[in-house]
Amino acid sequence: MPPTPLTDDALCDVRMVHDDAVAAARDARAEDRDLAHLADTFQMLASPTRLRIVEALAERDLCVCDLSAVVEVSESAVSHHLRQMRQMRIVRFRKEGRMAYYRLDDDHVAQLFRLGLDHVRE
Amino acid sequence: MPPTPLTDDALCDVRMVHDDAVAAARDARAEDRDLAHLADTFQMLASPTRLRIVEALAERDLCVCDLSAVVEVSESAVSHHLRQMRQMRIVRFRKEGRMAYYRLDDDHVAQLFRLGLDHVRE
DNA sequence: TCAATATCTGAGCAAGCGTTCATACGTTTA
DNA sequence: TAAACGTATGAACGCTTGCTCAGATATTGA
Repeated sequence: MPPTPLTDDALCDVRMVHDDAVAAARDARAEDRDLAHLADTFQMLASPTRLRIVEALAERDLCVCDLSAVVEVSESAVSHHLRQMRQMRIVRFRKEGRMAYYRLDDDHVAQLFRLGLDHVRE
Repeated sequence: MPPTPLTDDALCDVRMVHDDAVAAARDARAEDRDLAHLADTFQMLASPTRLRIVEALAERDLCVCDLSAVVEVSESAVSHHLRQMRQMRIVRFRKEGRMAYYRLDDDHVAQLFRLGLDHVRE
């Protein structure tokens, strides 16, 4: 069945019963671009490797080779992840000579990590 | 370059400098299975469609056909999503006759959604 | 019992993801 | 200036994901 249009007369009998519920849910919607951005943000947290990176950076700033050692993934893979995480504002970095020191972008990220961990640990 | 083993003598000079940082980060690690579970949980939130479902269920319980109307996706697709979200404890449901009413599994889920939205809105 | 209804499920496909490999870039040191 | 070093990047590979389609299951009412 194709997606049902959001017009009242296209709704089935049962949907008629819940018509006010559907209308209310529709009105409170976040912007499409915010939701897409949010999905991309959660996507950055949807990988054990990247979560290890977040976990490590929640404690202290680390350079790429330190992160590679901590999460036990190649420096290339870490660098690819860090670029994505930079683009999604999960992390930011400062250059010092040939080193790049990474940190979490803001406190929301650590909060999401801890809150998520609380959830899975029940 | 392959992943560097976590032995001190395999660390480069720079890593030697940050040796304590690497050791501290390693000690505070979450369990592998918790982190894998957490990654899967965030994966469930890494889709605009599923976020729309979460957003709608944060307001009130809804049946599958209502959800299909709210998020504007086929009932089949919604049902597939809901099964995954059930397995990852994002949502739960009750059966009433041939209807299935879904709700968020616990308050953590709504908190993650709101916190994430705060983050992307800056 | 039969048709309609609400939901669920398996197969399949296009698109996206995570990693490796090879290589390039910019900085420091010899 | 040349080599070594830390990091960044593009291509390519196998694997996963999100959707559709077709059909199954289970409940309701005529």
